[in-house]
Amino acid sequence: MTRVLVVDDEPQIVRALVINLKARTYEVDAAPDGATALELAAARHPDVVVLDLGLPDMDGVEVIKGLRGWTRVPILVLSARHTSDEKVEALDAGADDYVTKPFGMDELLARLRAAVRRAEPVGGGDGEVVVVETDGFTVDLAAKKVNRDGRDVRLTPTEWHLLEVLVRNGGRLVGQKQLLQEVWGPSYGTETNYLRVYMAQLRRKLEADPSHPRHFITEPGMGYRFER
Amino acid sequence: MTRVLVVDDEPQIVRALVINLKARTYEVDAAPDGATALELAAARHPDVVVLDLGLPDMDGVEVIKGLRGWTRVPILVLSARHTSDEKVEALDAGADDYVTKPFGMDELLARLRAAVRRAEPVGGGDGEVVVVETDGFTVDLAAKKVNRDGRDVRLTPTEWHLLEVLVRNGGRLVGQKQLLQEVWGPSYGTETNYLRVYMAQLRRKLEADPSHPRHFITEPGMGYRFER
DNA sequence: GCCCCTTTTGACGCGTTTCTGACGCCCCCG
DNA sequence: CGGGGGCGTCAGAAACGCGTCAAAAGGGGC
Repeated sequence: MTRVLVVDDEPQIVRALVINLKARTYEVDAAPDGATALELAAARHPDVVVLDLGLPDMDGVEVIKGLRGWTRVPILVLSARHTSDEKVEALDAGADDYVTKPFGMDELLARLRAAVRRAEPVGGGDGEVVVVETDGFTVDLAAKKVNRDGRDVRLTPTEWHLLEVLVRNGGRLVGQKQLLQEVWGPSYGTETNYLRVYMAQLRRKLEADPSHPRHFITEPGMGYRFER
Repeated sequence: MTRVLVVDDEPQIVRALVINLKARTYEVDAAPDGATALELAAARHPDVVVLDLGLPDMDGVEVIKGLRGWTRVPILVLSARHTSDEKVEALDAGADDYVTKPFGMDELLARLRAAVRRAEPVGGGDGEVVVVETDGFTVDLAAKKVNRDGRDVRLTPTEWHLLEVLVRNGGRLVGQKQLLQEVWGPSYGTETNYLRVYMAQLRRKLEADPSHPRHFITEPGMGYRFER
Protein backbone atom coordinates (compact mmCIF):
# COMPACT_ATOMS: atom_id res chain seq x y z
CA MET A 1 0.00 0.00 0.00
CA THR A 2 1.23 3.46 -0.83
CA ARG A 3 1.71 5.77 2.12
CA VAL A 4 1.17 9.53 1.72
CA LEU A 5 2.19 12.27 4.12
CA VAL A 6 -0.03 15.35 3.83
CA VAL A 7 1.42 18.55 5.28
CA ASP A 8 -0.95 21.52 5.54
CA ASP A 9 -2.20 23.82 8.27
CA GLU A 10 -5.66 24.34 6.80
CA PRO A 11 -7.93 21.63 8.22
CA GLN A 12 -10.42 21.73 5.35
CA ILE A 13 -7.72 21.09 2.77
CA VAL A 14 -6.28 18.28 4.81
CA ARG A 15 -9.72 16.78 5.22
CA ALA A 16 -10.45 16.93 1.51
CA LEU A 17 -7.12 15.33 0.67
CA VAL A 18 -7.39 12.63 3.29
CA ILE A 19 -10.89 11.65 2.18
CA ASN A 20 -9.92 11.48 -1.47
CA LEU A 21 -6.71 9.60 -0.83
CA LYS A 22 -8.23 7.07 1.52
CA ALA A 23 -11.02 6.47 -0.97
CA ARG A 24 -8.29 5.41 -3.39
CA THR A 25 -6.77 3.09 -0.79
CA TYR A 26 -3.76 5.20 0.02
CA GLU A 27 -2.53 5.13 3.58
CA VAL A 28 -2.46 8.71 4.84
CA ASP A 29 -0.62 10.57 7.60
CA ALA A 30 -1.19 14.28 8.17
CA ALA A 31 0.95 16.98 9.75
CA PRO A 32 -0.19 20.57 10.47
CA ASP A 33 3.28 22.10 10.57
CA GLY A 34 6.86 21.64 9.45
CA ALA A 35 8.26 20.18 12.63
CA THR A 36 5.59 17.51 12.82
CA ALA A 37 6.07 16.83 9.13
CA LEU A 38 9.77 16.10 9.48
CA GLU A 39 9.11 13.95 12.51
CA LEU A 40 6.38 11.95 10.82
CA ALA A 41 8.39 11.52 7.67
CA ALA A 42 11.23 10.03 9.66
CA ALA A 43 8.95 7.79 11.68
CA ARG A 44 6.66 6.57 8.91
CA HIS A 45 8.76 6.68 5.74
CA PRO A 46 5.99 7.78 3.37
CA ASP A 47 6.15 6.92 -0.34
CA VAL A 48 5.24 10.50 -1.27
CA VAL A 49 4.83 13.85 0.53
CA VAL A 50 2.21 16.49 -0.31
CA LEU A 51 3.53 19.72 1.16
CA ASP A 52 1.85 23.10 1.58
CA LEU A 53 4.47 25.83 1.53
CA GLY A 54 2.56 28.17 3.85
CA LEU A 55 3.18 26.61 7.22
CA PRO A 56 2.90 28.34 10.59
CA ASP A 57 6.22 27.31 12.10
CA MET A 58 8.77 27.30 9.31
CA ASP A 59 9.36 28.11 5.68
CA GLY A 60 8.20 25.36 3.36
CA VAL A 61 11.50 25.37 1.54
CA GLU A 62 13.21 24.53 4.81
CA VAL A 63 10.97 21.50 5.13
CA ILE A 64 12.01 20.39 1.64
CA LYS A 65 15.67 20.78 2.51
CA GLY A 66 15.12 18.95 5.78
CA LEU A 67 13.66 16.01 3.93
CA ARG A 68 16.22 16.05 1.15
CA GLY A 69 18.95 15.78 3.72
CA TRP A 70 18.23 12.10 4.10
CA THR A 71 15.59 10.91 1.65
CA ARG A 72 14.65 11.03 -2.02
CA VAL A 73 10.96 10.59 -1.31
CA PRO A 74 8.90 12.43 -3.97
CA ILE A 75 7.69 15.84 -2.71
CA LEU A 76 4.65 17.44 -4.30
CA VAL A 77 4.37 21.09 -3.30
CA LEU A 78 1.04 22.84 -2.84
CA SER A 79 1.01 26.61 -2.68
CA ALA A 80 -1.14 29.69 -3.04
CA ARG A 81 1.83 31.60 -4.44
CA HIS A 82 1.80 31.81 -8.20
CA THR A 83 5.02 33.67 -8.77
CA SER A 84 7.70 32.05 -10.80
CA ASP A 85 10.36 32.74 -8.19
CA GLU A 86 8.53 30.75 -5.55
CA LYS A 87 8.20 27.77 -7.83
CA VAL A 88 11.79 27.86 -8.94
CA GLU A 89 12.99 28.08 -5.37
CA ALA A 90 10.91 25.16 -4.21
CA LEU A 91 11.79 22.96 -7.19
CA ASP A 92 15.49 23.72 -6.91
CA ALA A 93 15.37 22.97 -3.21
CA GLY A 94 14.38 19.45 -4.15
CA ALA A 95 10.64 19.41 -4.73
CA ASP A 96 9.38 17.15 -7.51
CA ASP A 97 6.29 19.04 -8.52
CA TYR A 98 4.50 22.29 -7.76
CA VAL A 99 0.73 22.76 -7.85
CA THR A 100 -0.92 26.12 -7.22
CA LYS A 101 -4.08 26.52 -5.19
CA PRO A 102 -6.85 26.33 -5.91
CA PHE A 103 -6.12 22.98 -7.49
CA GLY A 104 -8.24 20.35 -9.17
CA MET A 105 -8.36 17.16 -7.16
CA ASP A 106 -8.16 15.01 -10.28
CA GLU A 107 -5.03 16.74 -11.44
CA LEU A 108 -3.42 16.54 -8.03
CA LEU A 109 -4.10 12.84 -7.83
CA ALA A 110 -2.71 12.31 -11.32
CA ARG A 111 0.46 14.17 -10.39
CA LEU A 112 0.66 12.10 -7.25
CA ARG A 113 0.39 8.90 -9.25
CA ALA A 114 3.10 10.14 -11.59
CA ALA A 115 5.40 10.94 -8.68
CA VAL A 116 4.86 7.56 -7.06
CA ARG A 117 5.22 5.69 -10.34
CA ARG A 118 8.60 7.09 -11.26
CA ALA A 119 9.94 6.44 -7.79
CA GLU A 120 9.18 2.78 -8.22
CA PRO A 121 12.14 0.49 -8.65
CA VAL A 122 12.92 -0.57 -12.19
CA GLY A 123 12.44 -4.29 -12.05
CA GLY A 124 8.87 -5.43 -11.96
CA GLY A 125 9.84 -8.26 -9.67
CA ASP A 126 9.28 -6.38 -6.48
CA GLY A 127 7.92 -8.82 -3.99
CA GLU A 128 8.16 -11.62 -6.49
CA VAL A 129 10.22 -14.71 -5.92
CA VAL A 130 13.23 -14.70 -8.18
CA VAL A 131 15.40 -17.50 -6.83
CA VAL A 132 14.03 -20.97 -6.16
CA GLU A 133 16.19 -23.46 -4.35
CA THR A 134 15.92 -27.22 -4.06
CA ASP A 135 18.26 -29.65 -2.39
CA GLY A 136 19.87 -30.42 -5.72
CA PHE A 137 19.91 -27.22 -7.73
CA THR A 138 19.03 -23.51 -7.76
CA VAL A 139 16.94 -21.65 -10.33
CA ASP A 140 17.40 -17.89 -10.70
CA LEU A 141 14.42 -16.67 -12.69
CA ALA A 142 15.71 -13.12 -13.09
CA ALA A 143 19.19 -13.99 -14.30
CA LYS A 144 17.91 -17.03 -16.19
CA LYS A 145 20.49 -19.20 -14.53
CA VAL A 146 20.44 -22.70 -13.14
CA ASN A 147 23.11 -23.82 -10.77
CA ARG A 148 23.94 -27.33 -9.65
CA ASP A 149 26.77 -28.26 -7.33
CA GLY A 150 28.30 -24.84 -7.79
CA ARG A 151 28.42 -24.96 -11.57
CA ASP A 152 26.05 -23.43 -14.08
CA VAL A 153 23.87 -25.81 -16.03
CA ARG A 154 23.45 -25.06 -19.72
CA LEU A 155 19.83 -25.19 -20.83
CA THR A 156 18.51 -24.74 -24.35
CA PRO A 157 15.81 -22.10 -24.85
CA THR A 158 13.04 -24.68 -24.89
CA GLU A 159 14.36 -26.44 -21.83
CA TRP A 160 14.60 -23.14 -19.97
CA HIS A 161 11.14 -22.06 -21.01
CA LEU A 162 9.63 -25.31 -19.85
CA LEU A 163 11.50 -25.12 -16.57
CA GLU A 164 10.36 -21.55 -16.05
CA VAL A 165 6.70 -22.37 -16.47
CA LEU A 166 6.96 -25.30 -14.09
CA VAL A 167 8.91 -23.38 -11.46
CA ARG A 168 6.63 -20.36 -11.63
CA ASN A 169 3.77 -22.77 -10.89
CA GLY A 170 5.80 -24.44 -8.17
CA GLY A 171 3.86 -27.11 -6.28
CA ARG A 172 0.88 -26.86 -8.62
CA LEU A 173 0.01 -29.30 -11.33
CA VAL A 174 0.42 -27.85 -14.80
CA GLY A 175 -1.71 -29.53 -17.44
CA GLN A 176 0.00 -30.86 -20.55
CA LYS A 177 -2.07 -28.68 -22.82
CA GLN A 178 -1.24 -25.55 -20.83
CA LEU A 179 2.41 -26.48 -20.76
CA LEU A 180 2.54 -27.12 -24.47
CA GLN A 181 0.77 -23.91 -25.33
CA GLU A 182 2.88 -21.77 -23.03
CA VAL A 183 6.15 -23.13 -24.31
CA TRP A 184 5.49 -23.99 -27.94
CA GLY A 185 2.62 -21.63 -28.73
CA PRO A 186 -1.16 -21.73 -28.80
CA SER A 187 -1.42 -24.15 -31.70
CA TYR A 188 0.48 -26.93 -29.94
CA GLY A 189 -2.12 -28.50 -27.67
CA THR A 190 -1.61 -32.20 -28.36
CA GLU A 191 2.05 -32.89 -29.10
CA THR A 192 2.59 -34.57 -25.75
CA ASN A 193 5.66 -36.33 -27.11
CA TYR A 194 7.49 -32.99 -27.01
CA LEU A 195 6.84 -32.88 -23.32
CA ARG A 196 8.19 -36.36 -22.79
CA VAL A 197 11.39 -35.58 -24.65
CA TYR A 198 12.06 -32.30 -22.91
CA MET A 199 11.05 -33.42 -19.47
CA ALA A 200 13.60 -36.18 -19.90
CA GLN A 201 16.27 -33.60 -20.79
CA LEU A 202 15.46 -31.50 -17.76
CA ARG A 203 15.59 -34.51 -15.50
CA ARG A 204 18.86 -35.66 -16.96
CA LYS A 205 20.37 -32.26 -16.36
CA LEU A 206 18.88 -31.48 -12.97
CA GLU A 207 17.72 -34.58 -11.11
CA ALA A 208 20.15 -36.49 -8.95
CA ASP A 209 18.61 -39.73 -10.24
CA PRO A 210 16.86 -38.94 -13.54
CA SER A 211 14.98 -42.22 -13.60
CA HIS A 212 13.47 -41.54 -10.18
CA PRO A 213 12.64 -37.85 -10.35
CA ARG A 214 11.96 -36.07 -7.08
CA HIS A 215 11.35 -32.54 -8.39
CA PHE A 216 9.78 -33.01 -11.80
CA ILE A 217 6.84 -35.19 -11.05
CA THR A 218 4.69 -36.83 -13.72
CA GLU A 219 0.98 -36.88 -13.07
CA PRO A 220 -0.06 -39.55 -15.58
CA GLY A 221 -2.73 -38.44 -17.99
CA MET A 222 -2.77 -34.92 -16.63
CA GLY A 223 0.52 -33.09 -16.65
CA TYR A 224 3.62 -32.32 -14.64
CA ARG A 225 4.41 -30.71 -11.33
CA PHE A 226 7.53 -29.07 -9.99
CA GLU A 227 8.22 -29.78 -6.33
CA ARG A 228 10.82 -27.98 -4.31
CA MET B 1 26.24 16.93 -20.50
CA THR B 2 22.50 16.69 -20.25
CA ARG B 3 20.72 16.04 -23.51
CA VAL B 4 17.21 17.44 -24.07
CA LEU B 5 14.78 16.50 -26.81
CA VAL B 6 12.35 19.34 -27.63
CA VAL B 7 9.21 18.30 -29.49
CA ASP B 8 7.03 21.13 -30.81
CA ASP B 9 5.68 22.19 -34.17
CA GLU B 10 5.79 25.93 -33.47
CA PRO B 11 9.18 27.21 -34.61
CA GLN B 12 9.21 30.23 -32.32
CA ILE B 13 8.68 28.12 -29.24
CA VAL B 14 11.35 25.69 -30.33
CA ARG B 15 13.70 28.57 -30.97
CA ALA B 16 13.08 30.12 -27.57
CA LEU B 17 13.63 26.81 -25.84
CA VAL B 18 16.72 25.92 -27.79
CA ILE B 19 18.34 29.28 -27.10
CA ASN B 20 17.61 29.13 -23.40
CA LEU B 21 18.69 25.54 -23.04
CA LYS B 22 21.91 25.92 -24.97
CA ALA B 23 22.75 29.02 -22.93
CA ARG B 24 22.63 26.73 -19.90
CA THR B 25 24.90 24.20 -21.58
CA TYR B 26 22.27 21.61 -22.34
CA GLU B 27 22.68 19.63 -25.51
CA VAL B 28 19.49 20.03 -27.52
CA ASP B 29 17.73 18.05 -30.25
CA ALA B 30 14.45 19.24 -31.73
CA ALA B 31 11.62 17.42 -33.49
CA PRO B 32 8.63 19.08 -35.20
CA ASP B 33 6.32 16.07 -35.02
CA GLY B 34 5.67 12.82 -33.20
CA ALA B 35 7.27 10.46 -35.67
CA THR B 36 10.51 12.42 -35.72
CA ALA B 37 10.39 12.64 -31.95
CA LEU B 38 10.21 8.87 -31.48
CA GLU B 39 12.96 8.40 -34.01
CA LEU B 40 15.25 10.95 -32.43
CA ALA B 41 14.58 9.64 -28.95
CA ALA B 42 15.66 6.19 -30.06
CA ALA B 43 18.73 7.46 -31.85
CA ARG B 44 19.95 10.01 -29.32
CA HIS B 45 18.73 8.75 -25.95
CA PRO B 46 17.97 12.14 -24.42
CA ASP B 47 18.06 12.61 -20.64
CA VAL B 48 14.74 14.43 -20.72
CA VAL B 49 11.98 15.12 -23.26
CA VAL B 50 9.97 18.35 -23.52
CA LEU B 51 6.83 17.46 -25.43
CA ASP B 52 4.11 19.67 -26.86
CA LEU B 53 0.85 17.75 -26.97
CA GLY B 54 -0.49 19.52 -30.05
CA LEU B 55 1.46 17.87 -32.82
CA PRO B 56 0.51 17.77 -36.52
CA ASP B 57 0.92 14.06 -37.14
CA MET B 58 -0.21 12.21 -34.02
CA ASP B 59 -1.78 12.61 -30.63
CA GLY B 60 0.71 13.66 -27.99
CA VAL B 61 -0.47 10.92 -25.66
CA GLU B 62 0.50 8.40 -28.32
CA VAL B 63 4.00 9.82 -28.33
CA ILE B 64 4.16 9.39 -24.57
CA LYS B 65 3.05 5.79 -24.87
CA GLY B 66 5.51 5.20 -27.68
CA LEU B 67 8.34 6.39 -25.49
CA ARG B 68 7.15 4.57 -22.39
CA GLY B 69 7.20 1.34 -24.32
CA TRP B 70 10.94 1.17 -23.95
CA THR B 71 12.31 3.97 -21.81
CA ARG B 72 11.77 5.73 -18.49
CA VAL B 73 13.23 9.00 -19.69
CA PRO B 74 11.49 11.94 -17.92
CA ILE B 75 8.80 13.53 -20.09
CA LEU B 76 7.76 17.12 -19.48
CA VAL B 77 4.54 17.93 -21.29
CA LEU B 78 3.78 21.36 -22.70
CA SER B 79 0.24 22.14 -23.69
CA ALA B 80 -2.18 24.93 -24.42
CA ARG B 81 -5.00 22.83 -22.97
CA HIS B 82 -5.84 23.72 -19.40
CA THR B 83 -8.52 21.16 -18.71
CA SER B 84 -8.01 18.72 -15.93
CA ASP B 85 -8.86 15.74 -18.12
CA GLU B 86 -6.05 16.47 -20.53
CA LYS B 87 -3.56 16.69 -17.74
CA VAL B 88 -4.74 13.51 -16.08
CA GLU B 89 -4.61 11.62 -19.34
CA ALA B 90 -1.11 12.73 -20.17
CA LEU B 91 0.22 12.10 -16.68
CA ASP B 92 -1.36 8.68 -16.47
CA ALA B 93 0.04 7.79 -19.87
CA GLY B 94 3.46 8.22 -18.36
CA ALA B 95 4.33 11.93 -18.43
CA ASP B 96 6.29 13.26 -15.49
CA ASP B 97 5.09 16.85 -15.47
CA TYR B 98 2.59 19.05 -17.24
CA VAL B 99 3.06 22.76 -17.93
CA THR B 100 0.39 24.89 -19.56
CA LYS B 101 1.12 27.53 -22.17
CA PRO B 102 1.92 30.31 -21.89
CA PHE B 103 4.63 29.27 -19.53
CA GLY B 104 7.37 31.11 -17.70
CA MET B 105 10.78 30.10 -18.93
CA ASP B 106 12.22 30.16 -15.43
CA GLU B 107 9.57 27.81 -14.17
CA LEU B 108 9.98 25.46 -17.09
CA LEU B 109 13.70 25.30 -16.58
CA ALA B 110 13.24 24.66 -12.88
CA ARG B 111 10.84 21.81 -13.63
CA LEU B 112 13.31 20.48 -16.15
CA ARG B 113 16.06 20.52 -13.55
CA ALA B 114 13.79 18.73 -11.11
CA ALA B 115 12.95 16.05 -13.68
CA VAL B 116 16.58 15.48 -14.58
CA ARG B 117 17.69 15.50 -10.96
CA ARG B 118 15.35 12.80 -9.78
CA ALA B 119 16.19 10.62 -12.77
CA GLU B 120 19.83 10.68 -11.77
CA PRO B 121 21.17 7.44 -10.42
CA VAL B 122 21.55 7.22 -6.70
CA GLY B 123 25.01 8.60 -6.14
CA GLY B 124 27.55 7.71 -3.51
CA GLY B 125 26.52 5.42 -0.73
CA ASP B 126 23.69 3.37 -2.12
CA GLY B 127 25.89 0.92 -3.90
CA GLU B 128 25.47 2.14 -7.45
CA VAL B 129 28.31 0.36 -9.19
CA VAL B 130 30.34 2.63 -11.39
CA VAL B 131 33.50 0.62 -11.95
CA VAL B 132 33.38 -3.04 -12.85
CA GLU B 133 36.55 -5.02 -12.85
CA THR B 134 37.32 -8.37 -14.41
CA ASP B 135 40.59 -10.23 -14.53
CA GLY B 136 41.23 -8.93 -18.02
CA PHE B 137 39.83 -5.41 -18.17
CA THR B 138 38.09 -2.63 -16.24
CA VAL B 139 34.91 -0.79 -17.20
CA ASP B 140 34.24 2.65 -15.74
CA LEU B 141 30.58 3.36 -16.35
CA ALA B 142 30.75 6.93 -15.11
CA ALA B 143 33.80 7.96 -17.11
CA LYS B 144 32.72 5.82 -20.07
CA LYS B 145 36.15 4.26 -20.24
CA VAL B 146 37.48 0.78 -20.65
CA ASN B 147 40.97 -0.11 -19.55
CA ARG B 148 42.95 -3.17 -20.46
CA ASP B 149 46.54 -3.86 -19.38
CA GLY B 150 46.93 -0.24 -18.31
CA ARG B 151 45.86 1.28 -21.61
CA ASP B 152 42.49 2.64 -22.64
CA VAL B 153 40.54 0.63 -25.19
CA ARG B 154 38.88 2.59 -27.98
CA LEU B 155 35.23 1.67 -28.42
CA THR B 156 32.83 3.01 -31.01
CA PRO B 157 29.58 4.50 -29.65
CA THR B 158 27.61 1.38 -30.49
CA GLU B 159 30.19 -0.91 -28.97
CA TRP B 160 30.19 1.14 -25.79
CA HIS B 161 26.42 1.22 -25.59
CA LEU B 162 26.20 -2.51 -25.98
CA LEU B 163 28.88 -3.04 -23.37
CA GLU B 164 27.12 -0.69 -20.99
CA VAL B 165 23.82 -2.53 -21.17
CA LEU B 166 25.51 -5.85 -20.63
CA VAL B 167 27.65 -4.66 -17.73
CA ARG B 168 24.75 -2.90 -16.02
CA ASN B 169 22.94 -6.23 -16.12
CA GLY B 170 26.04 -8.05 -14.94
CA GLY B 171 25.42 -11.73 -14.32
CA ARG B 172 21.90 -11.57 -15.71
CA LEU B 173 20.94 -12.85 -19.11
CA VAL B 174 19.90 -10.02 -21.42
CA GLY B 175 17.54 -11.15 -24.16
CA GLN B 176 18.52 -10.35 -27.73
CA LYS B 177 15.38 -8.35 -28.27
CA GLN B 178 15.96 -6.26 -25.18
CA LEU B 179 19.57 -5.74 -26.13
CA LEU B 180 18.69 -4.67 -29.66
CA GLN B 181 15.99 -2.30 -28.52
CA GLU B 182 18.09 -0.69 -25.83
CA VAL B 183 21.05 -0.12 -28.10
CA TRP B 184 19.52 0.43 -31.52
CA GLY B 185 16.01 1.61 -30.62
CA PRO B 186 12.56 0.13 -30.22
CA SER B 187 12.08 -0.80 -33.87
CA TYR B 188 15.12 -3.09 -33.96
CA GLY B 189 13.79 -6.23 -32.30
CA THR B 190 14.90 -8.82 -34.80
CA GLU B 191 18.20 -7.77 -36.38
CA THR B 192 20.16 -10.35 -34.44
CA ASN B 193 22.98 -10.13 -36.96
CA TYR B 194 23.90 -6.73 -35.49
CA LEU B 195 24.40 -8.43 -32.18
CA ARG B 196 26.63 -11.06 -33.68
CA VAL B 197 28.82 -8.50 -35.39
CA TYR B 198 29.18 -6.23 -32.39
CA MET B 199 29.61 -8.96 -29.83
CA ALA B 200 32.47 -10.16 -31.99
CA GLN B 201 34.01 -6.68 -31.91
CA LEU B 202 33.71 -6.45 -28.15
CA ARG B 203 35.25 -9.85 -27.71
CA ARG B 204 38.09 -9.05 -30.05
CA LYS B 205 38.83 -5.88 -28.10
CA LEU B 206 38.32 -7.18 -24.58
CA GLU B 207 38.58 -10.94 -24.31
CA ALA B 208 41.95 -12.56 -23.78
CA ASP B 209 40.91 -15.30 -26.20
CA PRO B 210 38.12 -13.93 -28.40
CA SER B 211 37.18 -17.32 -29.76
CA HIS B 212 36.68 -18.69 -26.24
CA PRO B 213 34.96 -15.82 -24.46
CA ARG B 214 34.90 -15.94 -20.68
CA HIS B 215 33.10 -12.65 -19.96
CA PHE B 216 30.71 -12.22 -22.86
CA ILE B 217 28.75 -15.42 -22.82
CA THR B 218 26.36 -16.45 -25.57
CA GLU B 219 23.17 -18.16 -24.50
CA PRO B 220 22.10 -19.64 -27.83
CA GLY B 221 18.63 -18.65 -28.88
CA MET B 222 18.14 -16.37 -25.91
CA GLY B 223 20.70 -13.62 -25.56
CA TYR B 224 23.98 -12.68 -23.99
CA ARG B 225 25.33 -12.42 -20.49
CA PHE B 226 28.23 -10.49 -19.03
CA GLU B 227 30.15 -12.38 -16.37
CA ARG B 228 32.75 -10.78 -14.17
C1' DG C 1 33.87 18.19 -51.63
C1' DC C 2 36.68 14.57 -50.03
C1' DC C 3 38.36 11.18 -46.78
C1' DC C 4 38.12 8.13 -42.91
C1' DC C 5 35.70 5.78 -39.38
C1' DT C 6 31.54 3.57 -38.19
C1' DT C 7 27.57 1.11 -39.21
C1' DT C 8 24.95 -1.86 -42.00
C1' DT C 9 24.34 -5.71 -44.95
C1' DG C 10 25.06 -10.20 -47.17
C1' DA C 11 27.01 -14.83 -47.55
C1' DC C 12 29.00 -19.04 -45.78
C1' DG C 13 30.31 -23.04 -42.71
C1' DC C 14 29.65 -25.20 -38.56
C1' DG C 15 27.76 -26.73 -34.31
C1' DT C 16 23.67 -27.12 -31.66
C1' DT C 17 18.83 -27.51 -30.99
C1' DT C 18 14.56 -29.10 -32.28
C1' DC C 19 11.66 -32.26 -34.34
C1' DT C 20 10.26 -36.88 -35.44
C1' DG C 21 9.57 -41.82 -35.40
C1' DA C 22 10.45 -46.22 -33.34
C1' DC C 23 10.74 -49.16 -29.46
C1' DG C 24 10.10 -51.11 -24.84
C1' DC C 25 8.30 -50.65 -20.27
C1' DC C 26 4.93 -50.16 -16.71
C1' DC C 27 0.58 -49.73 -14.82
C1' DC C 28 -4.22 -49.79 -15.10
C1' DC C 29 -8.16 -52.11 -16.65
C1' DG C 30 -10.81 -55.43 -18.54
C1' DC D 1 -3.90 -63.08 -17.85
C1' DG D 2 -3.91 -60.27 -21.98
C1' DG D 3 -4.43 -55.73 -24.03
C1' DG D 4 -3.81 -50.87 -24.40
C1' DG D 5 -2.68 -46.34 -23.34
C1' DG D 6 0.59 -43.38 -21.55
C1' DC D 7 5.29 -42.64 -20.55
C1' DG D 8 10.49 -42.74 -20.93
C1' DT D 9 14.35 -43.47 -23.99
C1' DC D 10 17.08 -43.27 -28.00
C1' DA D 11 18.98 -41.78 -32.36
C1' DG D 12 18.84 -39.81 -36.86
C1' DA D 13 17.32 -35.86 -39.88
C1' DA D 14 16.13 -31.30 -40.55
C1' DA D 15 16.24 -26.59 -39.18
C1' DC D 16 18.11 -22.97 -36.93
C1' DG D 17 21.33 -19.75 -34.72
C1' DC D 18 25.96 -18.28 -34.17
C1' DG D 19 30.58 -16.63 -35.45
C1' DT D 20 33.24 -14.91 -39.09
C1' DC D 21 34.66 -12.29 -42.93
C1' DA D 22 34.35 -8.81 -46.34
C1' DA D 23 32.31 -5.32 -48.87
C1' DA D 24 28.94 -1.55 -49.35
C1' DA D 25 26.69 2.34 -47.38
C1' DG D 26 26.42 6.10 -44.39
C1' DG D 27 28.03 10.30 -41.80
C1' DG D 28 30.94 13.56 -39.65
C1' DG D 29 35.07 16.30 -39.69
C1' DC D 30 38.40 18.78 -42.14
